[in-house]
Amino acid sequence: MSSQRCVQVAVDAPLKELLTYRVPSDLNFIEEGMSVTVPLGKRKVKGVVWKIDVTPNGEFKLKDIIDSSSERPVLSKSHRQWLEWISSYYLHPIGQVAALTFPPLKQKGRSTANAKKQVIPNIDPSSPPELTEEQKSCIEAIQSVNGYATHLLHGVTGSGKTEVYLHLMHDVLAQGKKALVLVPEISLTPQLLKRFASRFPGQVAVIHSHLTEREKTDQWWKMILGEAQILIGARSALFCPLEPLGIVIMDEEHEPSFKQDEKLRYHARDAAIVRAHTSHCPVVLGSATPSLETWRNCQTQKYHYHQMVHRVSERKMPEIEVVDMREERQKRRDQEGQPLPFWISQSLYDRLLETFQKGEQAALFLNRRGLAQTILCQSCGYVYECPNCAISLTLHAKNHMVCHYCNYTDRLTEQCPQCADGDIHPLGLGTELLEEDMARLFPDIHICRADRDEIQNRSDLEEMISSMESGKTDLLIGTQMIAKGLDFKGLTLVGLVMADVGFSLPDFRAAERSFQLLTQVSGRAGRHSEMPGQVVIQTYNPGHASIRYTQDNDYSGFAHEELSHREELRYPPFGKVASLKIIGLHHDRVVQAAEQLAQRGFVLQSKFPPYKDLQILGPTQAPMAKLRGKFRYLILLKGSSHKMLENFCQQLTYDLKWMPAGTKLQIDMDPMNML
DNA sequence: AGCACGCCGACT
DNA sequence: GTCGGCGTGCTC
Repeated sequence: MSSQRCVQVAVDAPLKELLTYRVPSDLNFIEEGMSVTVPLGKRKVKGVVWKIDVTPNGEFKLKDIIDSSSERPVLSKSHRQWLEWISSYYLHPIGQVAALTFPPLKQKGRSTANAKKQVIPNIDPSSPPELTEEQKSCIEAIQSVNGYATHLLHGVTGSGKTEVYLHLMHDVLAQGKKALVLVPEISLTPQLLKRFASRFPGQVAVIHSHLTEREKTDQWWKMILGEAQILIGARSALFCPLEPLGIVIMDEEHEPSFKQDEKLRYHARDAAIVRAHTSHCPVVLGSATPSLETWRNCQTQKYHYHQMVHRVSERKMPEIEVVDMREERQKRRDQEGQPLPFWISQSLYDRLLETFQKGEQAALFLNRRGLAQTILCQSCGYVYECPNCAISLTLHAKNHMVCHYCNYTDRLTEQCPQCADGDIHPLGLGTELLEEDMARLFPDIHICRADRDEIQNRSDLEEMISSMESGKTDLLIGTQMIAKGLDFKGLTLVGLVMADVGFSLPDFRAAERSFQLLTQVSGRAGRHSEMPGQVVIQTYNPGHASIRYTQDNDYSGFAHEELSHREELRYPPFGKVASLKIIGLHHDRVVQAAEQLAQRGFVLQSKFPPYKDLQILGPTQAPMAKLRGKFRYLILLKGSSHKMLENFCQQLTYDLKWMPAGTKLQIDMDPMNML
């Protein structure tokens, strides 16, 4: 018996290391990057050959590879390098990272071509419009760099960033290469697809989470087989092994939704940059409000910076009025018999009235759903809380209480369950309340509410969009959902009902998020009219940086001020952060696990000099101390470099057998969401 | 992730 | 007595 060839395989299972298998003699060709089926325990799993011709260490009795999955394309060296980077950077098993490269189903047999529902809209080809000078010079500057480079395209809302992307892609396709366009899931609307499909007819594929598995698989193959050259998608499209890749474009680069918050906790922006690097191609990040990480990387010349300060066709930036709701409340106390609801200022009301009289459209933005945030008994102070989460229940539709984190629901009782008195009062406001009040104030207008309760799927969203486009809807009331991407001709007034929501979240990015949201929402107004759009920002904190700089349309002023705070505390982009979350059903075991973990961290730090300037903060209760019935504790690591945090976490979590039963550890590198 | 093994409650 | 709940541990 001659000794057989052995290879290491990245198996689709949560294993920290590669597994070694023997190559059976009937498998006459094997190479790195090839997909195989291997036995694992009692079952068969898929995997990717990572390293060929290895010498086994004799510790295991090796099994044979079952067969090679010839229908799966071989992964190139550069794609594997990129997968390895993700696996080590985010501390996620390599086999599970590699598995994301492939579509959920098998390639379809040629025969069953069906045209019942088009994923890509059929549309007449269109030709490019005349470019502005700004657009031309940005395109030229981006194209003047060969090979890998990261570019930031910083353009105010309505400056025509998409047109720049389209031109860059055109030239990439002309070179016989492929293009990858990443957008936030929420802005992947039919409008956007139409725009790309009309410029590049028959060359566009799309991947996002609302497609069926079959549709995703078909779109994936369309790209692999070269039937399409442009892939548009949400963050997961990044894993499609396009070759040769000529450009990566990421629109709305600052969007927090590019960070995945479960399983593999990766940031699609950072992964896209590394992907471009390993593929030797440019990556273009677009935003009106860049993330401070990206902004900082431009200041230090790591990224190339390109700015567009004018809206196309000389459309004016909106006029922004800030209303101090504290003064407003004071005024109301003085004048008796105020007919307006407490949440709306006289000024916003007047402007709404004016807008509707002119037959134009308005939008009200409030980042809260429901009728009221808390339900309080005024006799005893009892607050209705979710039994699974440390959070108060939100009131919906008169007597329906919902937990916004786990969807627990309950009926509001007539009497307080604690003191049996009936003095129960809803506090706060949400989109549902706005809708009720507005319907009363303006009985003749058509109102459309856009939040997670009203818009549950793609067709709801499309219905909302078409009712705005046709002019049927006069007033749009919505949450986050209406903040981005939407672009309506008749929309001239935007009201931000309570801009303060989010200011005081326990997260070092709270101010940045607020500024981005306020600026993005404001940018919805007057994108198509000759007259500048009107924006009314209502707030109890008119002095807050996010409000001041939004009003002055001063991104760099905001960035400068916020960066100085970050630098002081060594938060990103000046330092790196990792969060270690300990989760479990039993409170005392979770606390014990968290304390022991921190203790082990301190020991590790004292033993290895490179960890000297690492900070181990906590453990503390997570901001959501209990979620879906599980207790959560948090340890925050702050360090000067990513590599140091990565090494530290790797050592710290190499052995977790000591963890108390029923407790789990979650690691999040560069967390975007501290909750 | 699956799949087996193992240890307690509640049913014939 | 046994069926089956899911907590725990392992996979080349």
